[in-house]
Amino acid sequence: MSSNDRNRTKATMRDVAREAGVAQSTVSHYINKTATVAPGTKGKIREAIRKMDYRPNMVARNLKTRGSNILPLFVPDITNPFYSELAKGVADAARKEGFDIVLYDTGYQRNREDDYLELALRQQAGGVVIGYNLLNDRLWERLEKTHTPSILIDVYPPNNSWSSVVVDNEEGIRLAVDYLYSLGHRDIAYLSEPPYLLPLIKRLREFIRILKVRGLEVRREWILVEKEQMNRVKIGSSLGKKLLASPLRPTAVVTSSDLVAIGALNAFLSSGIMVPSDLSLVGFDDIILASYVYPSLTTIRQPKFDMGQRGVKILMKLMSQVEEHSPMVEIIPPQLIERQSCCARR
Amino acid sequence: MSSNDRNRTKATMRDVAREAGVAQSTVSHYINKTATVAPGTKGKIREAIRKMDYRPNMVARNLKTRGSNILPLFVPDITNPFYSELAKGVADAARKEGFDIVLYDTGYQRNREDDYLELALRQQAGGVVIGYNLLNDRLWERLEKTHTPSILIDVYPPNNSWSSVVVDNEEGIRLAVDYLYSLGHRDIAYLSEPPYLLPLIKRLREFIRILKVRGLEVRREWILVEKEQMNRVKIGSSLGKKLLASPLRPTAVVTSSDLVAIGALNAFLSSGIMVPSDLSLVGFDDIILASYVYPSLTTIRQPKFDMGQRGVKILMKLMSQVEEHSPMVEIIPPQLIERQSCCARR
DNA sequence: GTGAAAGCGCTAACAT
DNA sequence: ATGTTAGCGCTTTCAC
Repeated sequence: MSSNDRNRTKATMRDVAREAGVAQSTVSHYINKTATVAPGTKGKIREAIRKMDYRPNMVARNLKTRGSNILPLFVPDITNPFYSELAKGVADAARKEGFDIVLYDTGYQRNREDDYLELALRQQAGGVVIGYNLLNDRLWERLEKTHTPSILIDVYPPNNSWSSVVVDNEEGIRLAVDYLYSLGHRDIAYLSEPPYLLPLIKRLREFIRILKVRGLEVRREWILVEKEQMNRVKIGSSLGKKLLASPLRPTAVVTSSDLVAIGALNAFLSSGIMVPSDLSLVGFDDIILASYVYPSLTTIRQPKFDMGQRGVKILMKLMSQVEEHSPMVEIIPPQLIERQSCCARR
Repeated sequence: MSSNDRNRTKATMRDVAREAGVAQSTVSHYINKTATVAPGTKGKIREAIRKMDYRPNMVARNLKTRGSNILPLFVPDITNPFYSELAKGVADAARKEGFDIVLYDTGYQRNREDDYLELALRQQAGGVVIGYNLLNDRLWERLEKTHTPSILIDVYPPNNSWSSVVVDNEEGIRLAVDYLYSLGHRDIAYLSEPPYLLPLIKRLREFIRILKVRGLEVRREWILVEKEQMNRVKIGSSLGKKLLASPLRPTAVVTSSDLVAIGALNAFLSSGIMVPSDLSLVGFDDIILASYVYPSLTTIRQPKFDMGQRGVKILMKLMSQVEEHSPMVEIIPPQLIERQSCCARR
């Protein structure tokens, strides 16, 4: 033991076998429960492992089994609470399946997406979790070409050969509008960050559609869509100010995300507009911040943690199938979370 | 190529060598630039790699080199903005050094800390980044016993054999108090989450000390310290209410963290106390939320992203040294970020 | 129930 | 400048 300490080399399975006086393969069988080992032998091996502070080498195991217990997770920005909550769900579920998650934070940069996918593949990842719509379309091809099972979360699949988990975005918007309608609101505005991704596009479209269905007027000056990519909170505050500047003022506002709602909230409060008494406000996502701001935000919850978990569960199925799998798409129902940013129309 | 496609086996270096008509080791040399390769040979190899869509197998490389290009990062809760920003800095710097980061989110649970360290060691991690003060003290021993170079971030080292990066917490509190003092405030309260970790203890102590130094009165009823571990925002809001209930009211409040400040802000606003006109408020950390709430929060910035980067830089040094290293402790200066939650005493 | 032996894909001496 | 060779630590037949 002291000699083992001194030369500072990690004990290998061979060392354990020698110490226990058995064959290496027997130790392997014992560890992996891949054959029955006699009780006495078990004891000797257990003791040897303890004595030598042995620890299996996953790298060697992975090489031998031509796999990897590493699961790459692609997110555009881990500091965005939406993605950190998603990451938590993914990590949690992955862990239960024996996978460690490697974080690839691309910062919404195409070249990074490219590089990181390359790294993930080199790590011999048997599958990948993609938490947003990659900007680089060519990567879909690369994933297909390399036969890498993938699960898309919060992404509408580029074609029908992909598996994904998405919230029912249209339903979410309906929940928001109908809630405001039930509070007596008839003049409802919509503030949106740049709708360059399908979820955002669907929310916007559905907002317009449902307004018509409910017999409400659709005013162009109440549907404010930012063109420029910038910080979502800034977008919200800029759009909020713009809305206040219009001659007619709505009594309620729906936003494309909580961050936009928070920005708008700032704009309203700093202009002396009280929320909810002067203006009701609904967010989308239910990030943690939504319950932290004052007044706390009524919003449409996307169950991010669950979505992460479900995604991993699906991915595990895809990875275990030897045959080419049929893709699975899971649509998750959103949920209205009532807090303090809405009240009945006066 | 089509046969390669069909049997769906990844090309290995051997395949590339065969295709290019050279020895495997030459391909290895070419890839790792570990020997000069003739231009013509280079071309053949490059072409073979392209043709076969070859990609180095990091698992095999890691086994051979008895290392790992994986760097474990321990955080207690990735959804806490402090840690997600830190993680971003760590990931960013690690990437530049060729490391992928594996996220170990322990959820402040001792047994998970234990399990995850075990996993990290099995992955053959050559070093670890620890982003908070582990609850399980025995893990320090385990890290030492296994000779695993480690960098502690936002942690005061358990003894002088550890390397760490911490912000100067005392200086931070001084910055806050002196700023308020300069605005004319003399009645200053302090709200703290449970100070079970050194950074929190130091902030609390320094607050009391500096108040005395500045000749200000230290009132017990203005120094509110939560005992119970719960959500930081809840703590802030509960402490905020308690503060308002006391007969004497301060004109300014310093908090142990931004999350506590945000909770307090909620409590104040919902009690009709205006910030900053009735009460000035200073946070600690400068998490993104600080600039998102209304009014935006004046706070003491800990440069989390930088701290992550610096930590990795130090760790790389530790890992490259063959000799036992002398630990490096880096004290980072905090910074006062002026926003809207403070104003001059009336 | 246990052991011997053959590699997984790669790096790194060492030769040529 | 390139090739030969010997493992890295493990899993997995296949014997016995």
